[in-house]
Amino acid sequence: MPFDQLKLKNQLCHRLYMASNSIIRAYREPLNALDITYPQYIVMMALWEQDEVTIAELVRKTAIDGGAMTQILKKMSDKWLLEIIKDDQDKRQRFVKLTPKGQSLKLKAVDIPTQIGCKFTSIDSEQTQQLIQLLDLVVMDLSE
Amino acid sequence: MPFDQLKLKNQLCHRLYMASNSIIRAYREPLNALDITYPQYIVMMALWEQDEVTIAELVRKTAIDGGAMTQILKKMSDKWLLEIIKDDQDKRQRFVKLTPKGQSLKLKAVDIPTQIGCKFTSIDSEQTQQLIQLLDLVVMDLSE
DNA sequence: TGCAAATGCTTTGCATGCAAATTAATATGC
DNA sequence: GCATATTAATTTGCATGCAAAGCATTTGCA
Repeated sequence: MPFDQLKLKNQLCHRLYMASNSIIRAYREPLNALDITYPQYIVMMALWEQDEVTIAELVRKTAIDGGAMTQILKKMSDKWLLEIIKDDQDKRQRFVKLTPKGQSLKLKAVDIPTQIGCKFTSIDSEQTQQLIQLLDLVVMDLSE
Repeated sequence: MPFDQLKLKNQLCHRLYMASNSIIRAYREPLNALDITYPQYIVMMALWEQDEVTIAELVRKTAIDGGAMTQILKKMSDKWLLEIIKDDQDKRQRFVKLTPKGQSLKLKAVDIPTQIGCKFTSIDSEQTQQLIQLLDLVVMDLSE
């Protein structure tokens, strides 16, 4: 039955679509309290781990589109979460550096993972790790 | 280490974000050949399975946002893939019905799942089923 | 040395995803 | 019966995701 493959319930892509939208929606409330959006949160997490990186490096780490990144960083800069600093060595690239406000936001964010984690009552941490591993394989297979 | 939970590599949400974006991007090329976008493809799959459903039912099955659905259906109607039909019984609701063009597009789409499936060399069909089951649990836990 | 190719980033145009407000019509409770 | 609540869709405003085009710089190489 080749047409069975077109059924919605057999589509990995539709599951990913729903799961991704669901979890981003779940982050909305906690992130509203920090006055940042989900992609902005991704950028913050990347910078909390390593500050003063180039925009290209940030794009690589977060997998956020470069065009969108420009807009996102501008909004975050407007909110005084970070600064965009020109490089004198290579005038093409710029560095992103957290402000004190941006750094301290980490303290308000530290509870978010637990908060989201509480919503997962059907899967344990082992299954979560398994899920992450499988998703990594999906991303890897599709990244060429 | 509570801050470890804020590391990007530990985030299920970021994996889902990347995986979902990756797979939607992978569909772009095949779908360009059909002149439809990814959400429009989701709508088509739902209608190929069951035609002449209400917009509310389509929203429920596809998990596409209602506001977006209005726009998406309008574009698809403009392309003569479907018709939006008013209901005389309940004048609030409308039915969506495929045109012959919309129905026959299924023949062009039937190869897409295989085409996408070929890209997955790291996970077998059993792992894919497992992935789908785990994603279903995620969606379920977050849908309240 | 000179110039085309590559790199880093921004801009633009289009299609969502989502919350909130709005409109029209039907269902409910008193 | 009637006001009120609920439901089905649409509209609006904002923030991406993405492809493609554009710009400034830097590299690479003949």
